[in-house]
This record gives sequence, structure tokens and C-alpha cells, in this order.
Amino acid sequence: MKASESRYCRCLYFTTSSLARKVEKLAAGIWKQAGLSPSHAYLLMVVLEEPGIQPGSLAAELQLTPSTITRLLEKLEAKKLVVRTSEGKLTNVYPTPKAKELLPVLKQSVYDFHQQYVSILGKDESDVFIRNMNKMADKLEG
Amino acid sequence: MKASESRYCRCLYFTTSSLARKVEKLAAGIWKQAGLSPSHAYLLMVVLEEPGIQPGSLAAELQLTPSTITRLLEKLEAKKLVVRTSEGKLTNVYPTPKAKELLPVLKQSVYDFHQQYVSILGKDESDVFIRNMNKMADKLEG
DNA sequence: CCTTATTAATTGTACATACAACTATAGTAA
DNA sequence: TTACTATAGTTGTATGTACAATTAATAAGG
Repeated sequence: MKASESRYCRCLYFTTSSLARKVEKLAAGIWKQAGLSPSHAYLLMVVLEEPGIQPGSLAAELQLTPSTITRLLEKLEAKKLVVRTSEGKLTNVYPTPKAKELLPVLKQSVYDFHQQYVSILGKDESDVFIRNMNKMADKLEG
Repeated sequence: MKASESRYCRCLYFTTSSLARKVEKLAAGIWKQAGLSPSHAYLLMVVLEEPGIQPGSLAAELQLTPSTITRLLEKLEAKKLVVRTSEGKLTNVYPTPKAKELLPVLKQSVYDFHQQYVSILGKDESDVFIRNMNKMADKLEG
């Protein structure tokens, strides 16, 4: 059964969550080549772009809660991809050399993922669609 | 930080998943009055509309995997809201009287949730938006 | 009829995520 | 200085979800 054939296809909850699961799955397939789940990958990319960034900023940037960030960082630390150093009540997160080596693969994955969904959804359509989703997300936290 | 200000706000993965979390949160607040999480509530409503329905059909209808349906049903069964009877390799799921009593609250929650997001997103906008999400979801599983 | 394949559902296990409670540091007011 | 408050981060615990493996029952092929 297609999503649009469900009896709840007119409901915002059903629609957003089932779409998110489909997109997550697509993304997971792509990032498997980097050995990471999508959320770990995005987190790591932010750390690579901004070495020393604090968990609080990561939470804001990725729209996740601080506790989730802690949990993701634990995993990345176990994989020797980041290190945390703490001074006072602040914590800084740095990428390891191993993470830096991974950067090309990460960038490639971003590219591949983008290519893939553009080829499925269409360039302009996906662009407009994503813009709309952001608009909706913004309204929901007003 | 708003979702649209994140450095990944142009990425389909980031956008859909963060939007889904916001919608989930809104829905969870509403369905708390029924004492259920959104996914349990929708599952229960399908069972109420179609008593005796099989887990496989529930999975198709709700766009979830069979194992997830099993897990959700376990919880609902523990709360005495559904019962499972199995004949051969098929399982039938029925609502209990307690579930039937809950029906008005469930319907009210659907209504409240709809009112709430329409008031935030706008009637026509949310309508068009949801239709678009379904279109995208359909393309993603082609 | 027996064997093989298919299907329906459940289990073991793992993961991403969040909330509430907690620690520890920093800032502020008396 | 001391006491209160606010902030940053981490833990304990729970939830929803899925994959892979497993059971159990039906269907198909020889």
C-alpha cells in the first residue's frame, strides 16, 4: 500500500512521520558506505567544519536535544572519530585525524544522497518542497 | 535557532526528520489526554474501525514494519485495549470494550490535533503541504 | 503424499531520540 | 563573602522503530 492510500494520509502526523522514515531509510543506505548512520554523519560533519564546537551549539544546529547529542557523541568517541575536552562547565568537541580522513567519503555521501533524491523527486520540486518544509517547521516553533 | 537557519536546512534528510520531530511533539501533547502516544492511538483507531484486522494489514495501513506493529500491539494489549486471537498462521486483533469507551476521546483528539495545526499552519497551506508530502512519499517508494 | 517454498507473525537485539533528574560550574545579589 | 539562581552537560530510564533470525502454518511441485 502506498502512503497516499492509507486512511490517514490526510493527517499531518501520519504523513510527516511516514515520509521521514522513508527518507531516513534512503539516507541510511547512502551513509552505510561511510559506516555511519545519517545523524552521526551530520553531527560529525558539523564538528569537522567547526572544531571545538560545544554540545549546546550542536544541539541547536541539528535541532536535537542536548541529551541526544551526548549520546551521539559517545558513539562517535567510541569509534575514535571525535574527542571531548572539558574546561569548566563547557565541553569542546574536536574531530580526530581519523575523522579528517573520512571527510572525502562524507562529502561524497552528501553529494550522492542529494543526487539520489533529486533524481527521484525532481530538482525544482525537491527544492520547493524542502523550502516549504522549513517554512512549516519554523511556524511550528513560533 | 530555527530549523531554517541550520546549515543543513537545504538537505532533505535534516528537514524531514526535524519536521517530523516537531509534529510528533505536537501530536504527543494532544494525545496525552487519551493516555496514548500518537502511534498507539492511530493503531487503536484502525482496530476500532476494522475489528479483527490482521497485523499485516495494520503494517500496510500505518506504513510500519510488522515487527513494530507487534511491539505496539503488545503495549495496547497490556493496557487491555486490544486482544489478539490467532487461528492458523493468522492473527486477528479486536478492540476491547475499554477501547470502545475511549473512542470519543480519540475522535476528539484527532479533531483537536487537526484544529491545532490548521491554526498554526493555515487551512489551505497545510492541505496543500500534506498533499505534497504524500506525493513525495509515493515517489520515494516507486 | 512428501518435500520444498512462501507467507504471517513474533522474538532478540540494537539504535536514535527524548524527558526528568542530577552534577558541576559560572554569574548575580545581598 | 555567601547564598541563590541560571547554565552546560551528562545519566538513568523509557519509547518507538527496524533488521535479521526464527517459528509456525499454508501452498505448490514432483
